[in-house]
Amino acid sequence: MKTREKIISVSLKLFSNYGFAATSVRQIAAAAGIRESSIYNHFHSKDEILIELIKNHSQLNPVREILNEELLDKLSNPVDFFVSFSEELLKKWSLPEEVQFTHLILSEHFRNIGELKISISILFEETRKIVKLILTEMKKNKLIEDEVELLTEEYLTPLFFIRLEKMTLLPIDQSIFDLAQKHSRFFWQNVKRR
Amino acid sequence: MKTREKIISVSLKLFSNYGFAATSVRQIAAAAGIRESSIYNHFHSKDEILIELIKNHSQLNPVREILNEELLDKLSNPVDFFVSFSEELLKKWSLPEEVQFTHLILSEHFRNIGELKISISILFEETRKIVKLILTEMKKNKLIEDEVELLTEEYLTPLFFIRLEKMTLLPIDQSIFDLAQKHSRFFWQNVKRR
DNA sequence: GTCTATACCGCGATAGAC
DNA sequence: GTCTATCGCGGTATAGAC
Repeated sequence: MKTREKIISVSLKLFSNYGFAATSVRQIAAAAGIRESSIYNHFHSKDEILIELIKNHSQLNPVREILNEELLDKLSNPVDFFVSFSEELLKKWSLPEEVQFTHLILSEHFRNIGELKISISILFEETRKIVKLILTEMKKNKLIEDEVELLTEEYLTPLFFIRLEKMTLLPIDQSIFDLAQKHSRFFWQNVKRR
Repeated sequence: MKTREKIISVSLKLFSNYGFAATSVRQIAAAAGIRESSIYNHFHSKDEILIELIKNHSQLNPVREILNEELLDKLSNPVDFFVSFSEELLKKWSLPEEVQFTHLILSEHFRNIGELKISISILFEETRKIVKLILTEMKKNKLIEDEVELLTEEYLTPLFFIRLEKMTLLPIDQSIFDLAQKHSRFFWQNVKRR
């Protein structure tokens, strides 16, 4: 791993554990196996490490990747689709780097670092767009009849809340996946055209 | 206001703005209108200010106070009740000190300060208990039939998420109350015994 | 691009007079 | 219970050799 990537990687871990302000450049350097001053060959400041870290993360591993063919095939059976989609979301969110990233964004939410405004919405924007797309399609096909905006929130917010409240503490338990499944079934039961 | 209360009050504001670690005892002293060293006549350390602040807040202004008679009278018409209850919750959460407290808990969530473990759940435990009580009663009276645990989460998590995502930035907009009302109607529409 | 050495500052906390 | 004065540490960041 290149030094720059190494710095970003250990910084994510440290920021997530201790918070951005409470993490020192010295700690980062030690964890990256270099001297403090060498950090400044890669970043102009501690702030810049955070900014680059967040920019990087938002581009790598996009949520849409979990929408593979296998999952899209299930769209003909919506309850199956929502159950599986929820599970894939939770699986993605349970990856260590995702847990760390969630932790970091929460702890710095609505703080302004240079030009960057950190907000919880960073964690969920893309997922919202995807679900809105899917529900819009379902509405066109008369599978559902309520407002797409409302349904998107009704489906996603319980999952989002699981991410924020229950998935920021490892290890992640099977019961969390059970919760998500129950919610998904309840959701479809209520919104399908009767 | 006594000095001790003043310190707690300005600390909440500062911690919520800059984060606990990034707020200095000097800033607190300046905002409280005293010298740094005088802080230590009231608290043994900066950590202790945070601990006392959180302990205090959890005891003052309990959620159950919003369950006044007027609201309880509406229980005979559940959709009215849930709409009003949601509105009262949001009103409470929109008070400046509540917004600041939310901000603080989020930014320090799952950090351990001395013996105190900070968690998002602090923000929601009491509300969950109250709603569970109400739904249990409704189930006894055959107004609903689904599992109380599931319904509690289905009703509350969208509201909780509004608090975390939308109410940590002032000013708070009428559209947020509209969202909550839509959700409350949708919820009751789906859970009432058919 | 890494190192050693160091500048300079603000931090939390304490001592002791009033 | 407030103040002035001060301590010692650890913080970010830079200079300049290799």
